[in-house]
Amino acid sequence: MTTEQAILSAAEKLFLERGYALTTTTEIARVAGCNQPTVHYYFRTKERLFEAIFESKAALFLSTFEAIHQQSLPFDERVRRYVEAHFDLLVEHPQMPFLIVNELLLNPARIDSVKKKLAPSLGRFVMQLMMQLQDEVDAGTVRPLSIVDLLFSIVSLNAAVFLGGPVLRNTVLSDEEEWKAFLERRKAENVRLVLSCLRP
Amino acid sequence: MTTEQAILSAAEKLFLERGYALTTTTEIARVAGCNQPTVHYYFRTKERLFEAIFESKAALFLSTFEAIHQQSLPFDERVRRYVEAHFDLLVEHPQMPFLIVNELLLNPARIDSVKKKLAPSLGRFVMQLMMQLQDEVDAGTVRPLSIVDLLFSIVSLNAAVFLGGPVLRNTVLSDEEEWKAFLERRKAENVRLVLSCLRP
DNA sequence: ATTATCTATAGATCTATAGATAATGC
DNA sequence: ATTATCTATAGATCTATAGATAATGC
Repeated sequence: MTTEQAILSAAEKLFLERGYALTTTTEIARVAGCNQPTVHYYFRTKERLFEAIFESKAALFLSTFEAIHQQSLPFDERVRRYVEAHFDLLVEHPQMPFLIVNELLLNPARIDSVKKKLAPSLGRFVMQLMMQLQDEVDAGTVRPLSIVDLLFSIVSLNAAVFLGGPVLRNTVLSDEEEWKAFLERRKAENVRLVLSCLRP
Repeated sequence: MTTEQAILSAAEKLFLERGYALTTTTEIARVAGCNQPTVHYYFRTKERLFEAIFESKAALFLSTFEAIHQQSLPFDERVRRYVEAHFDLLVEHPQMPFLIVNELLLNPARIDSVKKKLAPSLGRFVMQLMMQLQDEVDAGTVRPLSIVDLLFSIVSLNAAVFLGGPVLRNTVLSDEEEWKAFLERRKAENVRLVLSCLRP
């Protein structure tokens, strides 16, 4: 592993654990096994290092949704796949909701550049889903519901599992087994909730 | 307003906006209109000042739930009132979910003392609800569901509105009007979702 | 020669305290 | 006398850069 890669993975770990502001380049260097100026040699500023990591994460999420977008699927099935894919992504990257909430609330400007890059792809996904939703509403198979409300329900139900997860693991869920069981249950539950809220 | 009160309210505003670590006693002093050592004169450490604020917020939430706890209500109605009361509290204190998530993830030990103080009251509420839930499940009027899952759904659906709120206000919701309408809709929607997930 | 890594450090924070001075209550 | 507020500052950070030295590629 090159020093640059070591810095990237150290930074990813720490930014996800503690957010941008509380992560220091000194600590990144320590975890990466180099000294602090070396971090700046490769990425010049802490800000640029953060953006490099945030963008690569965003791209990963996007590519998963892209695969669903390109399939021809009935509305319910498409929604179910998005919910499950989003949930599965969060299982693999459980600290992302924390990082996103944190940065959006503390310094929205920092991720503006990423938002601009995501906009075209996300726009296409949303547009496709919105048109399919409209068809269902017109046919009377889905109750009138805005695309914003639908997407908000999906994202917030899934994200909440991972924002609240650490709390539960420290209190009511005693071990890793129970946590896994809880995840399984919540995934099914979230799909159920989202689909059931579509019924007229 | 005394200097002590000015410091408390400045600290409350800033801690809620930026969390513990990113709030400085220098800034608290500036907002309170005193100088920085005066903050330490009244509260000795930043940590104690934070605890004073966090505990008063917790007590406020608790007293609202206490009122519901003491009423004699059918299960569905009790659930509905808890959901609505929790939502209304968050409308008044929209930054609390952010603060709680932040502190629980970044420094769970800091709010341990508060957790210990809340435990007895919260325990009684949960116990009451759990027994009532069990009766309903036994009677076949509610599908088998653990109290943990039920409470998690309530808290996460409501909290998500205020964690995601700032994002929406910066993107799809163009003005204060739309935000108010969104809040109204989500409140009804969350009650609907929670109650509908109880049905067998 | 170029690229990578090191030491040293400037300049800007931050919390907390010491100790002087001002305001208040008896 | 006691309480409140001020100035000054110790000691511990942090990011970023300058500039020396080591490692690498031609």
